[in-house]
Amino acid sequence: MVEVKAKSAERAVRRELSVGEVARRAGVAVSALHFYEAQGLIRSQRAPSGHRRYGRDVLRRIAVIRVAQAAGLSLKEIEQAFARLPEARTPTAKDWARLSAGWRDLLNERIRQLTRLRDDLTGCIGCGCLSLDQCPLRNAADRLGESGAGARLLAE
Amino acid sequence: MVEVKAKSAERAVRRELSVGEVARRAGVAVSALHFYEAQGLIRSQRAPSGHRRYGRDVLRRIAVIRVAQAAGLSLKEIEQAFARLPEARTPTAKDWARLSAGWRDLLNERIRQLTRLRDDLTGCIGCGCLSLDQCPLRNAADRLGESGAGARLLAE
DNA sequence: GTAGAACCTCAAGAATGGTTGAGGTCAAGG
DNA sequence: CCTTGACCTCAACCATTCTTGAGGTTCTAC
Repeated sequence: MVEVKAKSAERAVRRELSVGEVARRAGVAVSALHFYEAQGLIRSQRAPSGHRRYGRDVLRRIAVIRVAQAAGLSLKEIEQAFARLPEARTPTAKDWARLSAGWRDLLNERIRQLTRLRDDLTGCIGCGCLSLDQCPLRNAADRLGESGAGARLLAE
Repeated sequence: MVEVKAKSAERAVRRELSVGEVARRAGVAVSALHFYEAQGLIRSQRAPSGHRRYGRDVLRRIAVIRVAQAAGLSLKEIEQAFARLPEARTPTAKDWARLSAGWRDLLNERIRQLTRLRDDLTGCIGCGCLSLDQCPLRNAADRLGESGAGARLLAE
């Protein structure tokens, strides 16, 4: 019992987190964390028991993953971006900022495309041209379609 | 031969289209047309041979599908929207306009969300707050995340 | 020391949006 | 006729992003 409490205290001091703790704090399922790890998006140390132990920075990493997903990036793309973060040290705010800046540009581009689509859609309401080659809407849709398959909207 | 040409002419007069023609004109694969039909998004008549024959309005329908997909809707959602089109007659420009209007609103909402995400992202560059509870960016991501799973961005 | 929660691995399943392939029929031209 | 391309069906497969379940271990608290 004393032993057990000591271990618990040790973890608290080191600020290491278990999967469950990370899941609760980050608002994702444990299975998702397993999955992210398998995909190389996050890493963990192991306790002697085999249980995962996470450093605090994993929370930021997950927050970034969620933001990037919301921006429409695939996990693969996010991983590629992460691959350019420094391996040796915990990424600094500046490191994250570089990522953010790139994604902001991407977001801008997609907002631009969607805005255009909306404007074309508004312009076309009731015009009856939807199936014609010269309809700006059809072309807008095609332009958006070029950049990715399926429901992915902001990818690439 | 005379018979055959007559059939061809008949189709031309009636302006019926084969899958291949529709695929070329609409810019989608034949397999996609089969798939859309299986999902109830488009319908076809059959020639005596069993080959599909499409009316001209299928082109508009497909154009609308592509636009809606670009706007982030799933095929299921598009089908539900289509289900409110009149069964009996070929949809009029006004019918399509009603669909478009609804989607425009949706598009507006998503543009708003993405813009907010971008602004938060811009505001957060270098701020170092990404993993903290009060970070607007994390919350923005969560708000976006609520409305749909996976890479789907504009769904619902 | 024992229950119950939390953890582990690995495999399978689910939803979305199609594509690919096998095996066979139909159409159009020479 | 006969070839070639277009078409048919049906099943299997692909990628993505996870979740669920089976079967078993470890942790924590009482």
